[in-house]
Amino acid sequence: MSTLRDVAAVAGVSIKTVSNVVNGYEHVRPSTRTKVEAAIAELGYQPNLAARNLRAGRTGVIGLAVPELRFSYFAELADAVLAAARERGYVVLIEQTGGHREIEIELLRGPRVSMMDGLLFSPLGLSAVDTDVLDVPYPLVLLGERIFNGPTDHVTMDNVAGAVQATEHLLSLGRRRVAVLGAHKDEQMGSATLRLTGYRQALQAAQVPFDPELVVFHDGWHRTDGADTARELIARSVAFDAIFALNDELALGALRVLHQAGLRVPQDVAVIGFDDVAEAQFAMPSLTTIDPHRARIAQEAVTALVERIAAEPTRDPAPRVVTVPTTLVVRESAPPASLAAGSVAAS
Amino acid sequence: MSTLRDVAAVAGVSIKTVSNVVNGYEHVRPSTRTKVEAAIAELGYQPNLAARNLRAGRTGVIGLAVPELRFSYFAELADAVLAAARERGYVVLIEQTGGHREIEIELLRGPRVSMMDGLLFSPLGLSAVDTDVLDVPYPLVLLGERIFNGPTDHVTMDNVAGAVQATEHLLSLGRRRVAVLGAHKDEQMGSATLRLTGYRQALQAAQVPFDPELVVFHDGWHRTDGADTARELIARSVAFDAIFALNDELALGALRVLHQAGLRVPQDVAVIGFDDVAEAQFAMPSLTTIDPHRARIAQEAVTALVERIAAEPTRDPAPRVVTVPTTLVVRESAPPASLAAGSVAAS
DNA sequence: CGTTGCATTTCCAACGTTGTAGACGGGAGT
DNA sequence: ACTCCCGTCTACAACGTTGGAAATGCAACG
Repeated sequence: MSTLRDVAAVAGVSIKTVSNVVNGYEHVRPSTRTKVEAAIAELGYQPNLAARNLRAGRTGVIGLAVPELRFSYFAELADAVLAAARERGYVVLIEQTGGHREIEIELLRGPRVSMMDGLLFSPLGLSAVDTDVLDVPYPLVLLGERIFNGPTDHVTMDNVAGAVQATEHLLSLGRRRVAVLGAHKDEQMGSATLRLTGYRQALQAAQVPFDPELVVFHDGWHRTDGADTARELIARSVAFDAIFALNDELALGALRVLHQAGLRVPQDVAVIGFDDVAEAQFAMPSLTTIDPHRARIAQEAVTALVERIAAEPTRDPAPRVVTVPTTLVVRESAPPASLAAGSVAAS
Repeated sequence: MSTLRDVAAVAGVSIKTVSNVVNGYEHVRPSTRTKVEAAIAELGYQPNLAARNLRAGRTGVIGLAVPELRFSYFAELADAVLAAARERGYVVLIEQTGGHREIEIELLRGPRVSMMDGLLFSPLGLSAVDTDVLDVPYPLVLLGERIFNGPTDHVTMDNVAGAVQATEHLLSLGRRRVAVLGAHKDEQMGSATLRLTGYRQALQAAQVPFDPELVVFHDGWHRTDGADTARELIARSVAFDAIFALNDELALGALRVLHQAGLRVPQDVAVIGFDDVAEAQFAMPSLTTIDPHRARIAQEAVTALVERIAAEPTRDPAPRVVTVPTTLVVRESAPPASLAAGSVAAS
């Protein structure tokens, strides 16, 4: 790897002049510029970013910490973050925490962050007792549920409103026995609790009684958990004509079990999920769900982080809290009210 | 952010002594070490990695370039690479190329790589004419199909053997009219062509005639393409009793169309995919497929890259080409021979 | 008591870059 | 002719770190 020094020697000018050419400084005589550019081409010179970073005190790298990339939700989020960051000239260093509290803390505290200008962090293992861990000396933007009330920037989806939309849609189909899969016990402010809150709000608004028997608690939120919770629901032999799965993976797992149990979707049971992962669209039947607009979340988060990075000297601008609205996406598993009526009548 | 200088001032020692403590140098008097550690704790000192990197000439960062993270295959690969890299003390900078040739070239050539000790690169837009682009002055390991015969390290799955396994399995179920979805025209050495080769080899070995009418060519490899190709196959009104989709997404898309067309899987049509993405297991029916062992591919690739980074001074050890074997994963869409017979008889 | 050897610590330079200040030279203004 | 200005270029220092050489202090040795 050649350096500015090498280029300078070949071009017969000073190191600084080469640097000036590389950085587009305007007061360089055209003939000199040409000479330097020739030397750069000849040597295939590439600026050394480590040196530049050291000099400039910034790295052009932002970190993204997520639990696990292999879960569609985070993969799609990472995709969107990468794209948004690229637009602003940043590259992204991705870390997986596995959702483990110790790893999350180690990451927030560790020296790796000194390689980044800021961090987008999607916490999972941390809980309310850890709010002091989030008081870090570098720009930090949290993604996901607002578990913490500290002075940290935060971008999240509107879980409650989304759950209201989902529940209202099921009610609009005439369903009155709406089961919930994947509620969490003893959770403070996670998405599960927020979504359950939205569910109850919608029931109340429609004056449909809340039946605890219809709520299946379960910690995991993956497809197997969807299958497990659906089986449990069926085993309870309580009447239900709709399922609100608190995320799409649960819904997809449930679809499978319903099918095996001989229950038709949506005729016997309407199913709605939450997240609008790519597979939802291709499930059989395709899954009605809530789109949290991941791309916008990523955009907002990167924007907030970049502004925070730029504003750093001033310290303490008020924490920015962004809530991105959700949208109902109607597909086959809980079709539009008009169609559903038709289907039910036809069956 | 405090520096070694600050810590040294507080502890009343020289900068280098602090450095020695930080780096675990053994000849430091215990009392001194304690003093320094106290100062470090007091100031919350974190080494500046940019400076360390400049000094050391290495960054502890490896790059991973993939087409798009939101495709499960790459998300799962990235997950595995991150894990393998972490074990070896590396962090991973992920770049998305979108599969575009210009972006891939820009990445290989650009200054961003000077931030990395090496690059894992999964090319998609590049073709055989670009082999000179791969002659880069830093450690590079290619992932995916071995399109290039250059002197570049390469880790790939055994596409041909996998396709043979898939086809043999379908033949073992007694199917003789095995359609192929997603073949590529005019491709040199991509996975599509290799897998089609395996298919033909297996047919030949079993003395089943090859019928071009059963091969559906199509460039895209996503679910919609699976649906499109399945529709085309049905429209051809050529007899078929099994489908070998050249990847899982195609297979999943096809499942949907088969279902809509009233064809039962596996009774009327046995379906097999390739890749064993997470969803395969949860499809309805669950998808028989070929597991390429992504985790092992990631392991091998990171290992090769790390060794290449370490070996750099010597230059030119022979290119390492690793082919990870594939495994047949039997599920419902093309069940074990014994069961299939049962199902068919029962139907 | 001078020497040697070793543990411990310090000093200096360098990694490659860029900001700042200043040197140099020629044309315009007085 | 002298100054001043401006365009162009260069010298130097610094970002924070670590390798290597050199300095220091101490104890054991002959």
